[in-house]
Amino acid sequence: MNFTLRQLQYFQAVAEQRNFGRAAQVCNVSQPALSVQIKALEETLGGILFERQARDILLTPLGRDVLEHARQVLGAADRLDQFARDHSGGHRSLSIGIIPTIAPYLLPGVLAGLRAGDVSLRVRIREARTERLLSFLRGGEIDAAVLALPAGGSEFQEIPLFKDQFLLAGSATRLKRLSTSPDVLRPLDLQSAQLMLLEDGHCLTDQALEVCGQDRSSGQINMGASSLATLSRLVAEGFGLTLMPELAARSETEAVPGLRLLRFGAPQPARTVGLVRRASTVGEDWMDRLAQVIRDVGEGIVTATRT
Amino acid sequence: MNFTLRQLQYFQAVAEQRNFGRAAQVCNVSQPALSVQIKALEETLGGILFERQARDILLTPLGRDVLEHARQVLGAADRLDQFARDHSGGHRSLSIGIIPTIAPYLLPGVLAGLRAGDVSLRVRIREARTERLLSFLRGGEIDAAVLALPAGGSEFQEIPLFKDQFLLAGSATRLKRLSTSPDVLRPLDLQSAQLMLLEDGHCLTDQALEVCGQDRSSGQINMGASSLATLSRLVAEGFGLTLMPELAARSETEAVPGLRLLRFGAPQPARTVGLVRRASTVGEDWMDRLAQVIRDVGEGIVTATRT
DNA sequence: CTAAGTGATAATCAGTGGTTATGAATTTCA
DNA sequence: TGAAATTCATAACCACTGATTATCACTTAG
Repeated sequence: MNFTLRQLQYFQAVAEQRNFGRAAQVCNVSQPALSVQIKALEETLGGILFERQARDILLTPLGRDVLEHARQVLGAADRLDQFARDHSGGHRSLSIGIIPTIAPYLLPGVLAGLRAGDVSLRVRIREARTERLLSFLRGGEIDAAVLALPAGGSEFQEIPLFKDQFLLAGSATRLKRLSTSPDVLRPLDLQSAQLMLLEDGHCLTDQALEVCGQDRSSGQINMGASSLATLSRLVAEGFGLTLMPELAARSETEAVPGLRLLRFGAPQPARTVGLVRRASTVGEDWMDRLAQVIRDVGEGIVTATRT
Repeated sequence: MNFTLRQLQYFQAVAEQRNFGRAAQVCNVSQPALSVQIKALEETLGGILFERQARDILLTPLGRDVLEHARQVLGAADRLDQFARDHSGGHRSLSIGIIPTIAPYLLPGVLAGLRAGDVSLRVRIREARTERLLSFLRGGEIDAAVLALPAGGSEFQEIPLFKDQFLLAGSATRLKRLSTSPDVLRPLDLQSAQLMLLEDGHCLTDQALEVCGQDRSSGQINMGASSLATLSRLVAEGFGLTLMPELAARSETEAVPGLRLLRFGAPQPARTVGLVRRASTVGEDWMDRLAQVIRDVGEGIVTATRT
């Protein structure tokens, strides 16, 4: 590949102007410079491209075919040029990972917020559990991840966004049978309770076990549900209890008749939702804008559950 | 447009290798040269394209988008490169003009000859009368024209290909009524004969008038037919006589029952079929090859009518 | 802690692509 | 017919670009 974009531009200009002098003007160079480049291109491509007459320049058959190809190259280069010009203001196509216990509840608001306030960020979403997301982030397949902190790993940097408290979820009957009143319900009161949890690998499962002081080998634990939506329906039917993050509370209670929620007494168990990025990611100003949108939307949702 | 194809090649290599050193090796340049060009490209396009880690290089969101565009440009440039390589052996896409009294009879043989002996010439045909063809040739829309000489015009160069003698065509009855025997039939014997001719603008019309010593204002002339095929059918039905070139003889007598042909006595009236090109067209070796194919086919056809 | 890996920077120089001036050929016009 | 105009090609010269080697700064691995 021994031709240059400049040579192709000159070639196209001569083909259009049918005159070396005028083509040189259009290209803002001197006629001899253009003449030399056209000749070099003819040597590179192995044939005469123009039939030179005293007052006219005609394309040879070879020249005609080359012009067609040159147009493809220059067209594509123009589109790259135009893209760079359009995107000098920070327009980006992002790839963001998000865990399943956050995605369904947070994304509608976040995408709407991005669309309403600023169209320069286009987001492609990748939904997976934490370990997988961190692997994608490490390998560059995603640019940042929304998950429950801590992520672990010195190569990452965490941006805490908002607190997402856990509520106890179950059927009205099941919740009535608890001995403690709502004001003083404590997670450790559930040590012998029957818990329905997400399958292993979801952080929410580990968090629930820790908060309730239970162990994965306990006979009271059922870990097999694949989503919070499934969990909601099971506990609403009386199949045990589960921990429900505030983020999901309104959405699930509206979708599942019979699902009831109780707040724990202070200090309330919670997870911190954060944005995780590679420590080596610098100079990407979209990161702060995205973090702010997610924080606003997330805090809006959890605040609404507290009123 | 201030980036170069080289820069895009380097960029693509780094994106694929994820390492400046290995990318430089792939591109056969030193690592610092490549590093400087990537940095220049980042400045030209207005953003960071790669996230540099100690042991890995990741594309930024902007880098990902640019890579997509760069691939389009490089792909198109590769195709031009490949085209040049494929066509260094003289492959050409020609644009050839040919008059209507030659095209139907000569073209099948010529195209078959081109296909059989050499696939490097691709021919696009433009059929029109002589004046129009010369105008196309002058303006560069066609590369050469096949017509009856002389073409006229000092800007053109003529290559005579073969002689195409005229035969007298008519119905058996009409031809029997001529007083002279076949051996001594002369064109001027037709001065008072009723002639059917092509509409004005076809060289064959002027040639017939001249050969027969007639004038376009003569009451014996009917000029309205639009093709030799039409003429054949009219004279076969007894509507006058016409001059039929050898090139068309076999084809028309096979297609039109009742059509009879007579040869003139020596010196036989004829037209010279030639290839006309611009005098400024030089260094196009396909011209001789094409001329040879046409000559072989044309002479083959007229020779067959003489046996 | 040392050695290895890796991209960035600096100094230098060959090569590229531009300019002005001029030559050669053709065409136009008086 | 000759002079002037037009037009592409060539030559001499020079600024700029893109390459090299050497080195630096930083991180990571052993």
